[in-house]
Amino acid sequence: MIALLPSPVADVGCDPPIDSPSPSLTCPGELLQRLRAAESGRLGELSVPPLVLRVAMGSVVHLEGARVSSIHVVRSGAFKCVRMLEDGYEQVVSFAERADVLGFDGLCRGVHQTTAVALEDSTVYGLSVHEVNGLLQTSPELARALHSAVSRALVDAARIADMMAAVASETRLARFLVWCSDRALERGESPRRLHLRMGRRDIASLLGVAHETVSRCFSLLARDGVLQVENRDVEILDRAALVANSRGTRRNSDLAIRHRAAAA
Amino acid sequence: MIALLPSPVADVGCDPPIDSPSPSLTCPGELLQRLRAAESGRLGELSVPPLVLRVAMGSVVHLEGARVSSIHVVRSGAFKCVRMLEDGYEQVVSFAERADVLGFDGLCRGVHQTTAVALEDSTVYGLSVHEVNGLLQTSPELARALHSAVSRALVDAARIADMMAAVASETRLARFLVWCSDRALERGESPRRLHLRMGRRDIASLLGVAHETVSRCFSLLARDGVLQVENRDVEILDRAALVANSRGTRRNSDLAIRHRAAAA
DNA sequence: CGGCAATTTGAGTAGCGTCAATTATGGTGG
DNA sequence: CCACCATAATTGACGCTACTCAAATTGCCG
Repeated sequence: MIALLPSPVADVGCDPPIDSPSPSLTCPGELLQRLRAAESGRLGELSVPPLVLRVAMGSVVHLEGARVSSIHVVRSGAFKCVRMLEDGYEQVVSFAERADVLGFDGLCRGVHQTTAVALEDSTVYGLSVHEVNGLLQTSPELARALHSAVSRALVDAARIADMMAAVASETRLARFLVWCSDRALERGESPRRLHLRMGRRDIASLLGVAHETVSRCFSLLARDGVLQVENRDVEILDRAALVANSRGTRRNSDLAIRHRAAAA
Repeated sequence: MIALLPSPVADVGCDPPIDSPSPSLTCPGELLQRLRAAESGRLGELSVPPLVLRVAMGSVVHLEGARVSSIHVVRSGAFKCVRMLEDGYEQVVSFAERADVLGFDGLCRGVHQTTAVALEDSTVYGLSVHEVNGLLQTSPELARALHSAVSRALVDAARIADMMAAVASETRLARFLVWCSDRALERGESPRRLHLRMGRRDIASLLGVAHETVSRCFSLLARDGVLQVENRDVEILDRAALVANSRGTRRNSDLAIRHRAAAA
């Protein structure tokens, strides 16, 4: 399932040439950049080069219920994190792409809470929990970078909640696509031409709807000229219309325009 | 809105006497325990006692969109984290109680992604981001404790996704109550007698249903003898039945009993 | 080329959201 | 202490959306 590379191997293919030299600001993929640098010989504060693992499409990086021995950072490719519900339904909890952290949610109980499945052939950095604890002391910058990445996971969780909270399923899909577009932009890719790595079922699971409904919504948005859909390749033709669709419609009485004067 | 305490003030009331001496294992509220110890004089690795803030019910600890100057750890009381959607709907993203971390999701962009509102009179520890970065180097244990707490937030996010993903709203409420029960148990309280700190609207928002539906589901579960409901005080009369209700019902064809043989 | 899975489309029904009205609760001031 | 108001919570009725079951089509990999 998981092929282990010697480590500082000059690994080829698999990742597009998007190693943009973004300045030493703070956020986007600083953690990944540092790991890449270390991999290329510039070790920085790291004592040893990071471990690189190759993960074939459909195989898993870690399994729900397994003891947490290490966490991972996506180096290339894409993953879905799923939870098996009691009735056997596979609930998709998040999607992870380059620079995202996998397995951090297992730290609090020492057991992985999700299963991370590769949606395509991918590579990840493996960091043992022991390494993590040590690294954070020796390298404040690395610590900040890791915190930033974990923070991003929390933000994504909140946005996913927003998606699932929408009343109309068309709204949910629109929000999902806007989210995908935003992420593509952050990643330096086109925010208009999206290549979805996950199937309709996975999208449906994330959004909390039936996969037929996802399919129907794609068709509707395409018929209205908002999208051009060809299987997993989606082009956003009319972003304004898509955003309009992403704006939810909740009843007036549930709105929060209710300002309570706080006592002084 | 926010009253600032001198700091190592012997603060009274507000928090129940649940300072159980759980051994130095790893998980549940280690971060909080360390902060409490520091507050009581036993500074440990901290150079100064932690800052304690008092937050009145209905007021906020941090506001969505504001720059992140510090994060907070709930010392007593309860909070909801909300996001304002474009249409003015207030989406509840999570509930936080004692030992939970607030504001960590803002680190990656430097701007708070949620608004944290106190559901009752509460107190929190305030940690400036500067402090956080420094502390983690000087104290590995504190770092681990923080990571554990953040990890728990990710786990909660996944469970919330599970709740929202359920088809039937009765199932969603059942899952929510099981979750509340689990948390109460972790906290050392009774898993049967729950005192919900949030209103029906907030529950409805978290579950992605109308608040009338929440009310109806409470009534149904009460009529079936599963619960005894008196406003925000809920007693679980038949946990087995509640768990049975929490088991979702998805169509067979969407189940994930589909094992693809991975190439070797 | 054949088979399996993914996707799409259709039809019927159940369940939930919306609107609306009533009751309960808690806090404030007279 | 009680009356009063605002908000929260409950219950009812109705329409519409999305889930379910079902079948056809496409796409993909061996």
